Amino acid sequence: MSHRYLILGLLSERPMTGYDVKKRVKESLSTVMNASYGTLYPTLHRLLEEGAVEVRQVPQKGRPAKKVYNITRMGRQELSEWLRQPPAADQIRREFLLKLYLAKDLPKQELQAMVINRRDETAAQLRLLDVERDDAHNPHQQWVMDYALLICRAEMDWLKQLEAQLGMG
Amino acid sequence: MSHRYLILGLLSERPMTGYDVKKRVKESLSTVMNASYGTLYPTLHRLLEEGAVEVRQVPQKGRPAKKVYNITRMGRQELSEWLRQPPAADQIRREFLLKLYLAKDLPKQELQAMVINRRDETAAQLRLLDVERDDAHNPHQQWVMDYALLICRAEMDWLKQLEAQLGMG
DNA sequence: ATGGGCATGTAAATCGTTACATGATTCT
DNA sequence: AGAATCATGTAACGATTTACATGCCCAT
Repeated sequence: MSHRYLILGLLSERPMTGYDVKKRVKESLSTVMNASYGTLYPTLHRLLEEGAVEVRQVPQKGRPAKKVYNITRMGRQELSEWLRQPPAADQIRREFLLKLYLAKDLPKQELQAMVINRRDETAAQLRLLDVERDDAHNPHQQWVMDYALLICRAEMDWLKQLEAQLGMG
Repeated sequence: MSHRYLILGLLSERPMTGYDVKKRVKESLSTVMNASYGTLYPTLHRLLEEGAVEVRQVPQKGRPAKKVYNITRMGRQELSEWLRQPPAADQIRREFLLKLYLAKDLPKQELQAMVINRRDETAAQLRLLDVERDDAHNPHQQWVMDYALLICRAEMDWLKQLEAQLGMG
């Protein structure tokens, strides 16, 4: 359900295409949530039907026109009401952690491999975040970036501890 | 899909009822994933049909018999194969963070209220984790507990910074 | 010419929650 | 007496992913 408000919220900053929304979420909001076209486009269509957004066809040289969506007054109203509701509890599914928890019969070697892969992925994400940190212009974006960085660093520390306990070094 | 392996994994430690699985997830695995009866029971039925688990009716005084599930050799095999696969990416939906990100037109007072609520919730969770830490007996449980604690503490620090920036003292 | 980015969509299938239904027991 | 815990389940609905389908532009 919150994809609806994600879209509304991003459109309240500036008009965008569905493609733009996707890119934005992937680049700056991957710590917060994720969104696929299969959800995004139908949700945009629905918002349009209901009058929460409006659309403008923008011609392009060589390419077919793109659909730039903009939030309406009604949309802003709905967004604002949602923002005042208490947020739903975070939903998480950490499969790596689940496997670690359940992996009591897995050979130590494979456990170590899992941890190494995770460390590499976390390191990569950390590098990404360091680059993106500069893109954050308003304090809200900054806060979310800070959060993402903190979580990533905490996980890195934890992974190092884990490696020590697994006799890797 | 990983509910299937969650169940298999917990049953590989000891036989349990569906109710036990639910409790266990809620108490020790809430940082990892969550599970509702509406998912758990049908998944158990399916695992039974497919021969990955077996069931035994255990009579009780005064209450109707309970169904204690146990993993089969086939189930162990399937679990082990899954554990060796690379884990799927973490899935997250942090609605609080999403609201914070989108709340640029929200009055400062309401923002502050959001942050205070979050801080209270995080503090409560931290207390819970401190209590539960003693229950962890094998290193795998310990690792997951450590992870949960680290993340919680990191969020607490971040919240304090946030409060400072919002002029709350 | 090959791959990546721009751009929009749909359909099927699955995944998962919520709410409902039931009922005994034990703790406060 | 009333609330919490033990215990099992289903049905309806809603949410989401995956895979497919299409096609042009630009850089290497």
